[in-house]
Parts: sequence; structure tokens; C-alpha cells
Amino acid sequence: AGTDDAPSWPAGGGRYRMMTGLTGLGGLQQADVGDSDSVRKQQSLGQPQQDIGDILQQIMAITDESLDEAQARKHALNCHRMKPALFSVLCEIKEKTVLSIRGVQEEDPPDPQIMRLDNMLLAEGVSGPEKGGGSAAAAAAAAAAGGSPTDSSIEHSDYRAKLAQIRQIYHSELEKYEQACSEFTNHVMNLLREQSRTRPISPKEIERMVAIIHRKFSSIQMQLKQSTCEAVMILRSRFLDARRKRRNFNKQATEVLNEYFYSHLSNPYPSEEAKEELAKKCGITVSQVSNWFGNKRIRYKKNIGKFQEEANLYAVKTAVDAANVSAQASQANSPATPNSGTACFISCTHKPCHFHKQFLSSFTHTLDYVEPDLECN
DNA sequence: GGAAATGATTATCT
DNA sequence: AGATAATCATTTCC
Repeated sequence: AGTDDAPSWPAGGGRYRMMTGLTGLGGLQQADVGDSDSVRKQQSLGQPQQDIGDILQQIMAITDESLDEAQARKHALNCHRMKPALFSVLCEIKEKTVLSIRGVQEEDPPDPQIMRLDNMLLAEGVSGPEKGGGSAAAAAAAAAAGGSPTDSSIEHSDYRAKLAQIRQIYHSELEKYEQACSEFTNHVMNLLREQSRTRPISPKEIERMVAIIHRKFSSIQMQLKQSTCEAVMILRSRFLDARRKRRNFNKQATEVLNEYFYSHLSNPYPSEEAKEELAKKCGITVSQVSNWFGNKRIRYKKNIGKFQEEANLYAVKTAVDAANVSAQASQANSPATPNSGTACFISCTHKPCHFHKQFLSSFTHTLDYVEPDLECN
């Protein structure tokens, strides 16, 4: 299709200039022009035009030749006297058919996905500034200084070490990618620069090519980020998942919580302030207190019989405490203190709370669990 | 070693 | 937002 292309070029200034540029270039026949097409052209278009056809044919056929042949041919064409003229024609055509830089998405907005990953990596301390040594040392110091060199701190440093490992892999991979990317970009740019000797390539085009390469590499980078995130998540779940590191509360803490629970059995829903106080007393967090009460309520409710003994125990305990306190203060008020255990919870007369109401209905058939001496007035 | 106990998490409800 | 109920994953107990 080589020779057919020439006539389809847009007519106008470019072509005209080419023609005028070529008028003085006689005697260029290099290839034979034996086919009928060329003969026809030769007859109708004249000598210089036919030479151009030959050159174009050579250019089009260059890909079919061997590498060495092609290289030689390229060189020959590059040095050809007509080359500047052809080149300028190409430039002009290109200028006219500006289809190239139309479809460039200018500065596509940062991918939300990659932003999420970046944020997470930053939050986990994988991608941010190095803070390993200092904090690890601090943790070790804290573990050594603190009264309880718990295994949790050991595991914590273990976690840090693993995280540092991930971090290191991540950075070395990232560096590798970046190096590969810039290497490849350079390569492509050199190629384009070299090609720009034979065909017009605008800086915009090069820019676009670079952008395409960068996009490709950033999608590879995203994969790296994604798998790094996954690794961190797995590490987290292995080391920091609280469920895996459950420790029972100490005896005294359980006692405090149980005391509160059974002495508020009619409404075992401590307020925020009460929770804070309990948390302080027990050396646990407020949410742990909430968890404890949540678990306790549900488990108590599910099997009141099972907890009866415990309930009685704490009822007696608080009763004794109350008695002691009031005896020491002064036995002024009569049976004022309303609470004290299961009996009250079952039949006390003050306003039925949420917990209370739920139970009253389901409780009638479990009354036999209530010990007779605990009935309230 | 396995059942029971227990603290934490999750889905769902109000 | 806080509660419940089911469930998970561990610890404790027998």
C-alpha cells in the first residue's frame, strides 16, 4: 500500500512545498520500477514523483527486512537528500491532522483506591518516616522499667520486628519499581528521540508516552501497596487481636464488678460515671466494664439458677458491708436501703426498669430458684 | 484433653 | 448510641 498512500495525503501547502522542494532533485532511481503501477505513475506524474514513490516504498518495506538490512536502509534513507523535504511534509501533515493530543486526560485525579492504601500504610507506619529504632528502644525500656515485664510487651516488639520486615520489603520493592520505571522511561525516551530524526514527534507526545508508562507502573505499585496492606492486616490480626490475648480479670476486679452487679440486680446498668469509677477500681477500661456487664447480664438472664449461689454470696456480702457501715456510722435509718440481691430484683415495687420488665414475665417459672429467706417485704 | 468459664467481637435491634 | 444475643478465641478447671 506504500505507493497508494502518497496520493491520499492531504493536498495543499505541504504538498506544494514538497513538490517545489523536489524539483531540483533529479536522478534518484535506486530500486527498479518495473511494475505496471509505477510505470503508469511515471507516465502520468513525471520523474520526481516516481522517485518519491520509490522512497516511500522502501520505507514501508523496511519492516520486512532483516535487522541489519533495515539498519542500513534506515541510515541510507536518513542521509538521503530528500529526507529533509519528506520530514517537513510529515510535520505538516501531522500539524494538520492534530488528532494526537486530543484524547489526553489532563491530570487524572488521584485514585481514591491508592489514596486509601497510602493512608493505611502511613497509619501503620509502613510508608511514613522511619520511627523504628526510637520507639522500639522506648518499648524495651518501658518493659524493663515497668513492674510487669509482661509477655505482651515481648509480643509487641515481635510485632514491631515483623512490621519492620514488611516495611523493608515494601521499600525495597518500591525502589525497584521506581528504578525500573525510570529506566524504562529513559529507554522509551531515547527511542523516541532517535525516531524523531525520521518522523516528527512533538514534546507533548513524549510527555504522553511518559504518562502512560507512569500509569502502568503506578498500577503495579498499587498491587504492591495492596499486598503490603494485606500483610499488615494479617500481622495485626495475629498479634494485636485482643481476642487472642484475652486475660481474665484479676480476682479483685471480678469481685468489684460482681458486687456492683448483684447489688444493682434490679437495674444492672451502670451509668457512664459509674462505669468510669468501676474501671478505675478494677484497673480496666470503661469498654471492658461495658463488655463485662453486657456479658454478665445476658449470661445471668440465660441461666439464673446457675448464678443463684453467686447472687446470694454477693447479696450477703453487701448486706454485711452495709450493716457494718451503718452500724459504725449510726443506726439511724430503718430498713431504708432498698437493694440487696435477687429477691428484690424479683419482687421489688419500684419502677420496673428495662431489665426488670423483661424478667418479670420470664421469671415466674423460675421462682423456685429463689431461696425463701430472701423474699422481700 | 475436653468441658466450662470468660473477655471480646459482631450483627441486629430499638 | 447503647443493649442484646450469638459467636469466637482463649483461659481455667476438672
